[in-house]
Amino acid sequence: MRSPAKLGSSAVSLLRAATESIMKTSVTGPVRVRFAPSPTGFLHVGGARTAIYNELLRENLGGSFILRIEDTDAQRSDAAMIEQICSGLRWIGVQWDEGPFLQSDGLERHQQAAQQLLEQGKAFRCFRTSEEIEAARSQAQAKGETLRYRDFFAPPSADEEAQRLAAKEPFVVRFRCSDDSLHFSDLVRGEVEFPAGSLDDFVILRSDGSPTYHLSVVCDDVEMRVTHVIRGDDHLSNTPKHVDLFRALGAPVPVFVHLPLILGSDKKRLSKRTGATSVEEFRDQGFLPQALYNALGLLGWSPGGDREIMSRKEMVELFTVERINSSAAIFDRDKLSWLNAQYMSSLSLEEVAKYASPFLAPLGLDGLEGESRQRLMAALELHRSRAKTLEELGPMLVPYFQEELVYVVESCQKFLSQESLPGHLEALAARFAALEEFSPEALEQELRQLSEAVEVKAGVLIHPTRMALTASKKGPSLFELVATMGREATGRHLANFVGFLGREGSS
RNA sequence: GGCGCGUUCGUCUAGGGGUCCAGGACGCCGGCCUCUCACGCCGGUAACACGGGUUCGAAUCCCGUACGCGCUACCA
Repeated sequence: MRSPAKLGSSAVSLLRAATESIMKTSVTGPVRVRFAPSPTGFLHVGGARTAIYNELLRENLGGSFILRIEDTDAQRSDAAMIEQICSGLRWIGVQWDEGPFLQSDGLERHQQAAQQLLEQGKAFRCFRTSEEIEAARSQAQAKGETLRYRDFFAPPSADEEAQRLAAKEPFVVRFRCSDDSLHFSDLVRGEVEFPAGSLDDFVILRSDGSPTYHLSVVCDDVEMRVTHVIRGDDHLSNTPKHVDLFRALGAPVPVFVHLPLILGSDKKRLSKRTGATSVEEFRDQGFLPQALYNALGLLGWSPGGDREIMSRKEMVELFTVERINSSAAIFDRDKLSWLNAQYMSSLSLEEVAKYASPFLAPLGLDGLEGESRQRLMAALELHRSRAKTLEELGPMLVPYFQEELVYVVESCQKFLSQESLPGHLEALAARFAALEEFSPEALEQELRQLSEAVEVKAGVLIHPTRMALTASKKGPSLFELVATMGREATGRHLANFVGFLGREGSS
């Protein structure tokens, strides 16, 4: 057992026996969890995964999932950015119960908390400038020492404080941190302990009176009665500060779940340099939300079996925080592509069509009705297993509706060198046109009969016909293709292609 | 520098002292299917970071080292 902490080995095996058949967790609900992104203008995939684990825990144990926007830095936030995060979450399928709340709305409450700490002597006013502290710090560092504020600067005396206050000197409020060792339980890391003296008196109120992040998160987590703090690994080192604050505020300390970071292919923190970083980008590149959810959910968490394709519902059933990995993971786009292809093939046709629609619109394939609509759906069915993304799917459907295709001479060399081919294709077109039933079976029979009559292999007719209809060497089974294309377009494309062969062949 | 966290195939992972000369998936390579492509199916490639312990036995437990990442702000 990775956590909680170290148990005796007999206790471990007992626990294992109990959890073997059914995935159990030591965590009991109902829980109150929260996802607290900063409004950066997009939903980062790392954030999306954090949100997913938040929701999995809530779904699994019951309780509430609170969405809170960490907009302490006023510059960074506006309504559009907040909406962006919400729509990103909605798209990927994460549902929250409360919010979105804005952290900035708690400003007064945060300031009150600082005031309370001040009155209780758990915080003090610091009149030193950051330059002054910085200078002392670099001086100490030059001597190879680490400077802690609290070892170098004494808080001002009551007299001095009153004097400076009267003189309206600017000050920050610093939290008087504990000098004991601080430990907390983290469901991913186990018991984490920070030795005595590893904290310093940190700022909780800036000189302009605004609360810093540390104060705000703790106040809000207290206010919202958060039981489990699920967040990125990068906050692990900040956690002792938070624990100290929770205690000072007289509030229960929540359980922590620190998620390992998602890395780019360069093993660095996922950034723009290595490709897409936001869920919106993946959406725009033609990935299905189900696939992204699946990929993200299984990045850093595994139910233990061989499962690779799992729906949100299945994850909810099997999810336990204890099985979240503790090491950082590189996001693998190839695997996402594979997953996406799996979902494109297995989802209902209607659903794929729904998600494909934004990619079809620019190609003029939207708003089709009646027979055209039916043709589009049939074509979609024929091509869905051939595309890895919705973006790739669009161009494959165009030939079914385009008036005239553009053939590339280089790809048609083989056909151009066959003198008798145009005649054969005309014969084939005539046979197709005369067909009563435009079905794959009938079409195939017709083509094979012709190939026998003119004494060529079926492939000699099949390949140029595919080229004629799609301007491509690749594609679905020819007879399915022709049947879906329909009598009219088939005849038109075939005639055009014969014309093309005539023009290019003679020149 | 200090403190914290991490390290199993290229990538995601299974693994919890013997059943592991390490299993699955993606990728890659080869084959089958076949009118092409894709899907699917079959096969192959490839890893316990290093060094010490503990133990009859270590991927698994302990200690170091290396490397990576995070924090060390009046950013979040």
